[in-house]
Amino acid sequence: MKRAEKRQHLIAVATDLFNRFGYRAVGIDQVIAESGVAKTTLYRHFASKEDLIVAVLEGLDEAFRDSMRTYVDNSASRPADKLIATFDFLGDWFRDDTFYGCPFINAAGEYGDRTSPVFHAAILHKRLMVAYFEELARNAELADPKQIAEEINLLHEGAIAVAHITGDWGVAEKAKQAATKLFT
Amino acid sequence: MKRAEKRQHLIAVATDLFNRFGYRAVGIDQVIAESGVAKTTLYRHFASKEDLIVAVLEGLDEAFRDSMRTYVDNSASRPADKLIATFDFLGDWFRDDTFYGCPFINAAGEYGDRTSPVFHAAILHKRLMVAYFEELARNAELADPKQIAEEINLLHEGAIAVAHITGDWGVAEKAKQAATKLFT
DNA sequence: GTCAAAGTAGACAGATCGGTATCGTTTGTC
DNA sequence: GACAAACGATACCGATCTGTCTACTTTGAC
Repeated sequence: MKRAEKRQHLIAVATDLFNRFGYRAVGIDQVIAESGVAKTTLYRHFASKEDLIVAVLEGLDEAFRDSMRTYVDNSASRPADKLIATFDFLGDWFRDDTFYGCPFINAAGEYGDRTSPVFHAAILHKRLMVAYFEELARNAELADPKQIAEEINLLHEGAIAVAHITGDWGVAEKAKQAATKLFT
Repeated sequence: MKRAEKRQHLIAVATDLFNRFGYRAVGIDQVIAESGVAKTTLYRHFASKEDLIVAVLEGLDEAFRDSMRTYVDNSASRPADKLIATFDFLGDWFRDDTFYGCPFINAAGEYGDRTSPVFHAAILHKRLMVAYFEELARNAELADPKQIAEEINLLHEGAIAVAHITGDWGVAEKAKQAATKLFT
Protein backbone atom coordinates (compact mmCIF):
# COMPACT_ATOMS: atom_id res chain seq x y z
CA MET A 1 0.00 0.00 0.00
CA LYS A 2 1.38 3.33 -1.00
CA ARG A 3 1.47 6.31 1.24
CA ALA A 4 -1.53 8.02 -0.33
CA GLU A 5 -3.58 4.82 -0.14
CA LYS A 6 -2.72 4.40 3.52
CA ARG A 7 -3.95 7.87 4.22
CA GLN A 8 -7.20 7.17 2.40
CA HIS A 9 -7.59 3.91 4.27
CA LEU A 10 -7.16 5.68 7.60
CA ILE A 11 -9.77 8.23 6.60
CA ALA A 12 -12.18 5.50 5.52
CA VAL A 13 -11.85 3.60 8.79
CA ALA A 14 -12.10 6.76 10.87
CA THR A 15 -15.15 7.87 8.92
CA ASP A 16 -16.99 4.67 9.71
CA LEU A 17 -16.07 4.69 13.39
CA PHE A 18 -16.79 8.37 13.94
CA ASN A 19 -20.17 8.12 12.28
CA ARG A 20 -21.20 5.04 14.16
CA PHE A 21 -20.07 5.95 17.66
CA GLY A 22 -19.33 9.67 17.67
CA TYR A 23 -16.18 11.71 17.37
CA ARG A 24 -15.15 11.98 21.00
CA ALA A 25 -16.30 8.45 21.79
CA VAL A 26 -13.85 6.93 19.34
CA GLY A 27 -10.22 7.05 20.40
CA ILE A 28 -7.12 7.13 18.27
CA ASP A 29 -6.26 3.66 19.55
CA GLN A 30 -9.50 2.35 18.10
CA VAL A 31 -8.80 3.88 14.72
CA ILE A 32 -5.34 2.35 14.47
CA ALA A 33 -6.52 -1.03 15.75
CA GLU A 34 -9.32 -1.17 13.17
CA SER A 35 -7.10 -0.02 10.33
CA GLY A 36 -4.11 -2.18 11.22
CA VAL A 37 -1.74 0.72 11.20
CA ALA A 38 0.85 1.83 13.71
CA LYS A 39 0.17 4.87 15.82
CA THR A 40 3.31 6.50 14.50
CA THR A 41 1.97 6.17 10.97
CA LEU A 42 -1.30 7.85 11.80
CA TYR A 43 0.48 10.79 13.36
CA ARG A 44 2.75 11.06 10.34
CA HIS A 45 -0.35 11.63 8.21
CA PHE A 46 -2.38 13.75 10.62
CA ALA A 47 -1.02 16.24 13.06
CA SER A 48 -3.75 15.59 15.60
CA LYS A 49 -7.07 13.90 16.12
CA GLU A 50 -8.81 17.11 15.21
CA ASP A 51 -6.84 17.14 11.98
CA LEU A 52 -8.05 13.63 11.22
CA ILE A 53 -11.65 14.63 11.91
CA VAL A 54 -11.38 17.55 9.54
CA ALA A 55 -9.95 15.28 6.84
CA VAL A 56 -12.85 12.89 7.42
CA LEU A 57 -15.38 15.69 7.03
CA GLU A 58 -13.71 17.06 3.92
CA GLY A 59 -13.77 13.62 2.37
CA LEU A 60 -17.43 13.17 3.29
CA ASP A 61 -18.32 16.53 1.86
CA GLU A 62 -16.75 15.75 -1.49
CA ALA A 63 -18.13 12.22 -1.66
CA PHE A 64 -21.62 13.30 -0.63
CA ARG A 65 -21.95 16.13 -3.08
CA ASP A 66 -20.41 14.14 -5.89
CA SER A 67 -22.71 11.17 -5.44
CA MET A 68 -25.76 13.37 -5.08
CA ARG A 69 -24.83 15.13 -8.29
CA THR A 70 -24.42 11.94 -10.29
CA TYR A 71 -27.58 10.45 -8.78
CA VAL A 72 -29.61 13.51 -9.66
CA ASP A 73 -28.17 13.77 -13.16
CA ASN A 74 -28.94 10.12 -13.84
CA SER A 75 -32.49 10.14 -12.50
CA ALA A 76 -33.85 13.36 -13.99
CA SER A 77 -33.23 15.36 -17.10
CA ARG A 78 -35.43 18.42 -16.73
CA PRO A 79 -33.80 20.92 -14.36
CA ALA A 80 -36.95 21.32 -12.28
CA ASP A 81 -37.12 17.56 -11.75
CA LYS A 82 -33.53 17.46 -10.58
CA LEU A 83 -34.41 19.70 -7.69
CA ILE A 84 -37.05 17.19 -6.63
CA ALA A 85 -34.82 14.20 -7.28
CA THR A 86 -32.48 15.30 -4.50
CA PHE A 87 -35.07 13.96 -2.07
CA ASP A 88 -34.89 10.52 -3.66
CA PHE A 89 -31.18 10.60 -3.06
CA LEU A 90 -31.90 11.35 0.58
CA GLY A 91 -34.22 8.34 0.76
CA ASP A 92 -31.48 6.09 -0.55
CA TRP A 93 -29.05 7.48 1.95
CA PHE A 94 -31.42 6.93 4.88
CA ARG A 95 -31.93 3.31 3.87
CA ASP A 96 -28.21 2.73 3.60
CA ASP A 97 -27.01 1.07 6.79
CA THR A 98 -24.23 3.61 7.14
CA PHE A 99 -26.71 6.34 8.00
CA TYR A 100 -26.31 7.68 11.51
CA GLY A 101 -27.60 11.18 11.00
CA CYS A 102 -25.72 13.98 9.33
CA PRO A 103 -22.00 13.67 10.16
CA PHE A 104 -21.60 17.44 9.96
CA ILE A 105 -24.42 18.19 12.35
CA ASN A 106 -23.09 15.59 14.73
CA ALA A 107 -19.57 16.96 14.52
CA ALA A 108 -20.78 20.50 15.09
CA GLY A 109 -22.72 19.27 18.12
CA GLU A 110 -19.58 17.79 19.65
CA TYR A 111 -17.19 20.57 18.73
CA GLY A 112 -19.49 23.43 19.56
CA ASP A 113 -16.86 26.14 19.31
CA ARG A 114 -17.71 28.03 16.14
CA THR A 115 -14.05 28.92 15.60
CA SER A 116 -12.98 25.28 15.59
CA PRO A 117 -11.80 23.83 12.26
CA VAL A 118 -14.32 21.02 12.75
CA PHE A 119 -17.21 23.43 12.98
CA HIS A 120 -15.85 25.33 10.02
CA ALA A 121 -15.85 22.17 7.91
CA ALA A 122 -19.53 21.71 8.76
CA ILE A 123 -20.33 25.30 7.83
CA LEU A 124 -18.55 24.92 4.50
CA HIS A 125 -20.41 21.75 3.61
CA LYS A 126 -23.80 23.24 4.32
CA ARG A 127 -22.94 26.33 2.35
CA LEU A 128 -21.94 24.24 -0.65
CA MET A 129 -25.17 22.26 -0.41
CA VAL A 130 -27.27 25.41 -0.58
CA ALA A 131 -25.13 26.63 -3.47
CA TYR A 132 -25.89 23.41 -5.32
CA PHE A 133 -29.61 23.77 -4.73
CA GLU A 134 -29.44 27.33 -5.95
CA GLU A 135 -27.62 26.20 -9.09
CA LEU A 136 -30.40 23.69 -9.77
CA ALA A 137 -33.10 26.28 -9.18
CA ARG A 138 -31.34 28.71 -11.47
CA ASN A 139 -31.10 26.11 -14.23
CA ALA A 140 -34.82 25.45 -13.81
CA GLU A 141 -35.34 29.16 -14.37
CA LEU A 142 -37.48 29.44 -11.27
CA ALA A 143 -38.26 32.79 -9.74
CA ASP A 144 -36.06 33.69 -6.76
CA PRO A 145 -33.69 30.71 -6.90
CA LYS A 146 -31.98 31.79 -3.68
CA GLN A 147 -35.15 31.55 -1.67
CA ILE A 148 -36.08 28.24 -3.25
CA ALA A 149 -32.64 26.86 -2.47
CA GLU A 150 -33.03 27.84 1.16
CA GLU A 151 -36.45 26.22 1.39
CA ILE A 152 -35.20 23.03 -0.23
CA ASN A 153 -32.34 23.08 2.23
CA LEU A 154 -34.75 23.48 5.15
CA LEU A 155 -36.66 20.39 4.05
CA HIS A 156 -33.44 18.44 3.52
CA GLU A 157 -32.07 19.24 6.95
CA GLY A 158 -35.42 18.51 8.55
CA ALA A 159 -35.70 15.17 6.79
CA ILE A 160 -32.18 14.18 7.87
CA ALA A 161 -32.86 15.03 11.50
CA VAL A 162 -36.23 13.29 11.58
CA ALA A 163 -34.90 10.19 9.85
CA HIS A 164 -32.02 10.01 12.28
CA ILE A 165 -34.13 10.26 15.40
CA THR A 166 -37.29 8.41 14.44
CA GLY A 167 -35.79 5.89 12.04
CA ASP A 168 -38.68 6.62 9.68
CA TRP A 169 -36.94 6.55 6.30
CA GLY A 170 -40.19 7.44 4.53
CA VAL A 171 -39.73 11.00 5.67
CA ALA A 172 -37.71 11.57 2.50
CA GLU A 173 -40.84 11.07 0.45
CA LYS A 174 -42.86 13.34 2.72
CA ALA A 175 -40.27 16.06 2.34
CA LYS A 176 -40.40 15.50 -1.40
CA GLN A 177 -44.16 16.00 -1.40
CA ALA A 178 -43.81 19.16 0.63
CA ALA A 179 -41.23 20.42 -1.85
CA THR A 180 -43.51 19.77 -4.82
CA LYS A 181 -46.30 21.61 -3.05
CA LEU A 182 -43.98 24.57 -2.61
CA PHE A 183 -42.61 24.83 -6.14
CA THR A 184 -45.16 23.50 -8.63
CA MET B 1 -30.77 24.03 49.96
CA LYS B 2 -33.08 21.08 50.26
CA ARG B 3 -32.44 17.79 48.60
CA ALA B 4 -34.84 18.38 45.71
CA GLU B 5 -33.40 21.83 45.06
CA LYS B 6 -29.88 20.44 44.99
CA ARG B 7 -30.93 17.93 42.40
CA GLN B 8 -32.50 20.65 40.29
CA HIS B 9 -29.40 22.78 40.66
CA LEU B 10 -27.22 19.93 39.44
CA ILE B 11 -29.47 19.42 36.45
CA ALA B 12 -29.40 23.13 35.64
CA VAL B 13 -25.61 23.31 35.75
CA ALA B 14 -25.22 20.10 33.77
CA THR B 15 -27.71 21.32 31.18
CA ASP B 16 -25.72 24.44 30.55
CA LEU B 17 -22.37 22.66 30.33
CA PHE B 18 -23.61 19.81 28.16
CA ASN B 19 -25.25 22.16 25.71
CA ARG B 20 -22.27 24.42 25.45
CA PHE B 21 -19.48 21.87 25.14
CA GLY B 22 -21.09 18.52 24.40
CA TYR B 23 -22.03 15.55 26.52
CA ARG B 24 -18.84 13.52 26.34
CA ALA B 25 -16.63 16.59 26.41
CA VAL B 26 -17.93 17.62 29.83
CA GLY B 27 -16.74 15.50 32.74
CA ILE B 28 -18.40 14.82 36.03
CA ASP B 29 -15.62 16.74 37.73
CA GLN B 30 -16.58 19.83 35.74
CA VAL B 31 -20.22 19.51 36.73
CA ILE B 32 -19.46 19.27 40.42
CA ALA B 33 -16.88 22.07 40.28
CA GLU B 34 -19.36 24.40 38.57
CA SER B 35 -22.21 23.50 40.88
CA GLY B 36 -20.18 23.55 44.10
CA VAL B 37 -21.33 20.12 45.14
CA ALA B 38 -19.37 17.11 46.33
CA LYS B 39 -18.93 14.19 44.01
CA THR B 40 -20.58 11.90 46.51
CA THR B 41 -23.67 14.08 46.43
CA LEU B 42 -23.97 13.94 42.67
CA TYR B 43 -23.75 10.19 42.71
CA ARG B 44 -26.36 10.03 45.45
CA HIS B 45 -28.80 11.75 43.10
CA PHE B 46 -27.78 10.10 39.85
CA ALA B 47 -26.61 6.55 39.44
CA SER B 48 -24.29 7.40 36.58
CA LYS B 49 -23.35 10.10 34.11
CA GLU B 50 -25.78 8.62 31.63
CA ASP B 51 -28.48 8.89 34.26
CA LEU B 52 -27.67 12.56 34.69
CA ILE B 53 -27.81 13.13 30.95
CA VAL B 54 -31.23 11.52 30.75
CA ALA B 55 -32.46 13.71 33.60
CA VAL B 56 -31.12 16.75 31.77
CA LEU B 57 -32.94 15.77 28.58
CA GLU B 58 -36.18 15.07 30.40
CA GLY B 59 -35.98 18.45 32.05
CA LEU B 60 -35.28 20.14 28.74
CA ASP B 61 -38.17 18.35 27.09
CA GLU B 62 -40.64 19.51 29.68
CA ALA B 63 -39.30 23.06 29.81
CA PHE B 64 -39.16 23.39 26.06
CA ARG B 65 -42.67 22.16 25.38
CA ASP B 66 -44.13 24.13 28.25
CA SER B 67 -42.58 27.40 27.20
CA MET B 68 -43.52 26.88 23.58
CA ARG B 69 -47.09 26.23 24.63
CA THR B 70 -47.38 29.37 26.72
CA TYR B 71 -45.62 31.44 24.08
CA VAL B 72 -47.97 30.22 21.38
CA ASP B 73 -51.07 30.67 23.52
CA ASN B 74 -50.08 34.21 24.38
CA SER B 75 -49.20 35.32 20.85
CA ALA B 76 -52.09 33.87 18.87
CA SER B 77 -55.72 33.15 19.53
CA ARG B 78 -56.98 31.51 16.33
CA PRO B 79 -55.86 27.88 16.20
CA ALA B 80 -54.44 28.19 12.68
CA ASP B 81 -52.30 31.14 13.77
CA LYS B 82 -50.92 29.15 16.68
CA LEU B 83 -49.42 26.66 14.27
CA ILE B 84 -47.58 29.49 12.57
CA ALA B 85 -46.62 31.15 15.85
CA THR B 86 -44.45 28.17 16.74
CA PHE B 87 -41.90 29.53 14.28
CA ASP B 88 -41.73 32.81 16.15
CA PHE B 89 -40.92 30.82 19.24
CA LEU B 90 -38.08 29.20 17.32
CA GLY B 91 -36.77 32.61 16.34
CA ASP B 92 -36.69 33.69 19.96
CA TRP B 93 -34.87 30.53 20.89
CA PHE B 94 -32.23 30.98 18.20
CA ARG B 95 -31.53 34.50 19.37
CA ASP B 96 -31.20 33.40 22.96
CA ASP B 97 -27.51 33.01 23.77
CA THR B 98 -28.09 29.56 25.21
CA PHE B 99 -28.79 28.16 21.75
CA TYR B 100 -26.24 25.58 20.65
CA GLY B 101 -28.41 23.54 18.35
CA CYS B 102 -31.00 21.01 19.42
CA PRO B 103 -29.80 19.27 22.61
CA PHE B 104 -31.66 16.12 21.61
CA ILE B 105 -30.13 15.91 18.15
CA ASN B 106 -26.72 16.53 19.66
CA ALA B 107 -27.22 13.88 22.32
CA ALA B 108 -28.43 11.35 19.77
CA GLY B 109 -25.37 12.11 17.70
CA GLU B 110 -23.07 11.33 20.58
CA TYR B 111 -24.93 8.32 21.92
CA GLY B 112 -25.67 6.73 18.59
CA ASP B 113 -26.92 3.45 19.99
CA ARG B 114 -30.66 3.49 19.41
CA THR B 115 -31.23 1.29 22.47
CA SER B 116 -29.50 3.76 24.77
CA PRO B 117 -31.70 5.62 27.27
CA VAL B 118 -30.21 8.85 25.97
CA PHE B 119 -31.34 8.14 22.44
CA HIS B 120 -34.70 7.09 23.75
CA ALA B 121 -35.15 10.42 25.50
CA ALA B 122 -34.50 12.14 22.19
CA ILE B 123 -37.03 9.96 20.39
CA LEU B 124 -39.65 10.68 23.02
CA HIS B 125 -39.16 14.43 22.82
CA LYS B 126 -39.48 14.50 19.05
CA ARG B 127 -42.59 12.34 19.21
CA LEU B 128 -44.20 14.70 21.70
CA MET B 129 -43.37 17.67 19.52
CA VAL B 130 -45.11 16.15 16.53
CA ALA B 131 -48.06 15.27 18.77
CA TYR B 132 -48.29 18.90 19.80
CA PHE B 133 -48.25 20.09 16.20
CA GLU B 134 -50.94 17.59 15.37
CA GLU B 135 -53.06 18.84 18.24
CA LEU B 136 -52.75 22.38 16.92
CA ALA B 137 -53.61 21.29 13.39
CA ARG B 138 -56.62 19.37 14.68
CA ASN B 139 -57.86 22.40 16.61
CA ALA B 140 -57.50 24.44 13.45
CA GLU B 141 -59.73 21.90 11.75
CA LEU B 142 -57.28 21.50 8.91
CA ALA B 143 -57.50 18.57 6.55
CA ASP B 144 -55.11 15.74 7.36
CA PRO B 145 -53.67 17.14 10.60
CA LYS B 146 -51.17 14.28 10.83
CA GLN B 147 -49.53 15.17 7.56
CA ILE B 148 -49.51 18.84 8.39
CA ALA B 149 -47.91 18.12 11.74
CA GLU B 150 -45.15 16.17 10.03
CA GLU B 151 -44.51 18.94 7.55
CA ILE B 152 -44.39 21.55 10.29
CA ASN B 153 -41.99 19.31 12.12
CA LEU B 154 -39.78 19.01 9.04
CA LEU B 155 -39.53 22.77 8.79
CA HIS B 156 -38.84 23.08 12.51
CA GLU B 157 -36.03 20.54 12.49
CA GLY B 158 -34.60 22.05 9.35
CA ALA B 159 -34.65 25.53 10.82
CA ILE B 160 -32.94 24.34 13.99
CA ALA B 161 -30.17 22.61 12.08
CA VAL B 162 -29.59 25.51 9.72
CA ALA B 163 -29.62 28.06 12.53
CA HIS B 164 -27.12 26.01 14.49
CA ILE B 165 -24.63 25.62 11.66
CA THR B 166 -24.92 28.89 9.82
CA GLY B 167 -25.79 31.13 12.74
CA ASP B 168 -28.46 32.73 10.58
CA TRP B 169 -31.27 33.26 13.06
CA GLY B 170 -33.52 34.67 10.35
CA VAL B 171 -34.09 31.16 9.12
CA ALA B 172 -36.99 30.95 11.56
CA GLU B 173 -38.85 33.55 9.53
CA LYS B 174 -38.03 31.78 6.27
CA ALA B 175 -39.39 28.54 7.67
CA LYS B 176 -42.46 30.45 8.79
CA GLN B 177 -43.01 31.75 5.27
CA ALA B 178 -42.62 28.28 3.84
CA ALA B 179 -45.17 27.00 6.36
CA THR B 180 -47.70 29.66 5.40
CA LYS B 181 -47.22 28.80 1.74
CA LEU B 182 -47.97 25.19 2.59
CA PHE B 183 -51.12 25.67 4.63
CA THR B 184 -52.88 28.83 3.55
C1' DG C 1 -32.67 18.73 71.12
C1' DT C 2 -32.00 14.40 68.96
C1' DC C 3 -30.73 11.54 65.28
C1' DA C 4 -30.78 9.75 60.89
C1' DA C 5 -30.17 11.43 56.43
C1' DA C 6 -27.62 14.12 53.45
C1' DG C 7 -23.87 16.88 52.84
C1' DT C 8 -18.44 17.93 52.28
C1' DA C 9 -13.61 16.96 51.11
C1' DG C 10 -10.57 14.42 48.95
C1' DA C 11 -7.84 10.27 48.28
C1' DC C 12 -8.06 6.47 45.39
C1' DA C 13 -8.88 2.97 41.72
C1' DG C 14 -8.38 1.32 37.06
C1' DA C 15 -9.02 2.47 32.60
C1' DT C 16 -8.43 5.40 28.70
C1' DC C 17 -7.25 9.58 26.54
C1' DG C 18 -4.11 12.15 22.88
C1' DG C 19 0.41 12.31 21.72
C1' DT C 20 5.73 11.29 21.75
C1' DA C 21 10.05 8.57 21.65
C1' DT C 22 12.79 4.61 20.38
C1' DC C 23 14.30 1.40 17.27
C1' DG C 24 14.37 -2.31 14.13
C1' DT C 25 12.14 -3.57 9.55
C1' DT C 26 9.99 -2.92 5.15
C1' DT C 27 9.22 -0.45 0.97
C1' DG C 28 9.24 2.53 -3.18
C1' DT C 29 12.49 5.04 -6.12
C1' DC C 30 16.47 6.18 -8.65
C1' DG D 1 21.01 -2.81 -5.43
C1' DA D 2 21.54 1.18 -2.53
C1' DC D 3 19.35 4.50 0.46
C1' DA D 4 16.19 7.48 2.36
C1' DA D 5 11.61 7.59 3.66
C1' DA D 6 7.95 5.34 5.55
C1' DC D 7 6.14 1.81 8.52
C1' DG D 8 5.43 -1.39 12.54
C1' DA D 9 5.48 -2.44 17.38
C1' DT D 10 5.51 -0.92 21.69
C1' DA D 11 6.83 1.47 25.78
C1' DC D 12 5.88 5.58 27.83
C1' DC D 13 4.08 10.32 29.34
C1' DG D 14 0.91 13.17 31.91
C1' DA D 15 -3.68 14.15 32.00
C1' DT D 16 -8.33 12.95 32.48
C1' DC D 17 -12.16 9.84 32.73
C1' DT D 18 -16.15 7.55 35.63
C1' DG D 19 -17.03 5.83 39.79
C1' DT D 20 -15.95 4.23 44.84
C1' DC D 21 -14.52 4.69 49.55
C1' DT D 22 -13.57 6.68 54.00
C1' DA D 23 -14.18 9.89 57.55
C1' DC D 24 -16.05 13.98 59.22
C1' DT D 25 -19.72 17.76 59.36
C1' DT D 26 -24.07 19.86 58.49
C1' DT D 27 -28.95 19.91 58.26
C1' DG D 28 -33.95 19.12 58.47
C1' DA D 29 -37.92 16.79 60.66
C1' DC D 30 -40.02 15.04 64.64
